[in-house]
Amino acid sequence: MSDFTNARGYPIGEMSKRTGVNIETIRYYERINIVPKPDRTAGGNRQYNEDQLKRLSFIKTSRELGFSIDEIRALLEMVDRQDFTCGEVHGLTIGHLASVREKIKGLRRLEKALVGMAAKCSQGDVPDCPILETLFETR
Amino acid sequence: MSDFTNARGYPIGEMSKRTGVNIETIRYYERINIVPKPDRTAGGNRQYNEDQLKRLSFIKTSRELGFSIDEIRALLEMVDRQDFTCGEVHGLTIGHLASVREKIKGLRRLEKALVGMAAKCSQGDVPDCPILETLFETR
DNA sequence: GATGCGGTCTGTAGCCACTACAGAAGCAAG
DNA sequence: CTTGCTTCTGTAGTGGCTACAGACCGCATC
Repeated sequence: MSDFTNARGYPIGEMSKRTGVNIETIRYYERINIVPKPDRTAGGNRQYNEDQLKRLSFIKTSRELGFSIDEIRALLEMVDRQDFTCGEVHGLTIGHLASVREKIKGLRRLEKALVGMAAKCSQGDVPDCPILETLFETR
Repeated sequence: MSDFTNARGYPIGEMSKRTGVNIETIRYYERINIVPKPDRTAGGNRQYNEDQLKRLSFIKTSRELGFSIDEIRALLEMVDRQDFTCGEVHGLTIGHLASVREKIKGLRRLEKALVGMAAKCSQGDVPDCPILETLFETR
């Protein structure tokens, strides 16, 4: 078992462990250019550094917050070009927040409809089901 | 402009209008076998009847309620084979309801995190952003 | 230096539930 | 018969991964 405390770089598996991002996903991120191509060993294996670890963690956190890849790309481009205002970032965040709230609203409506439907049901053993009837209703 | 009140069947466009399901999607549903193959005109165009309209509406409603295609397939198979109990259908519905509630929970957590992040931000014009700092934090 | 074993490589295909074409053919009205 | 909309098939693309196959790397051990 080796540690990488004074190594030149982490291999991809170590990156994966540290960030919680799947190996295949890391390579995917490289392919779609939101993570820069890392150095390689003589034999061709990827070697990562702290900066790349930070960037990948950023992406992971952002994805968990539901930002799309394109939104993340926009954020990262602002960071990379150093030309962003906090207002811009705030705007992107608020926009995303709005879409999250929309999703919640939609799911709540859905929840209500499902609860209403299920409530009608006696759960009996007879093949005569108010849920199916509801679903079969013509609008 | 024609009406189909006493016609042999609706063409696909009419089905689409009546159910709100995209034409391409109707053909897709046929391909994956959740909608039966309709009759054809001499020239090869699809012709639908009332039963098929009902079935498609069922699918549409169920999709809007967030059921997956596989869940819908299960529901329809029960209906087709006439061998279901209301309890089974109820179970499927409750299971789906649980997953909807899980999604809502997740989105709420997400909403909270975004609100917290956005609140830290002064929205100033300076390129110094607490949101990005939060995203860049290592865990 | 041979061996073994796990990690990593590339490239491609699959997932879900559609959606978007291209290019040909059907169909109804005038 | 022409015009113009609708429909046809087949294929490829979307987002965001995930899952292979089959070969190669790298490190420890003998």
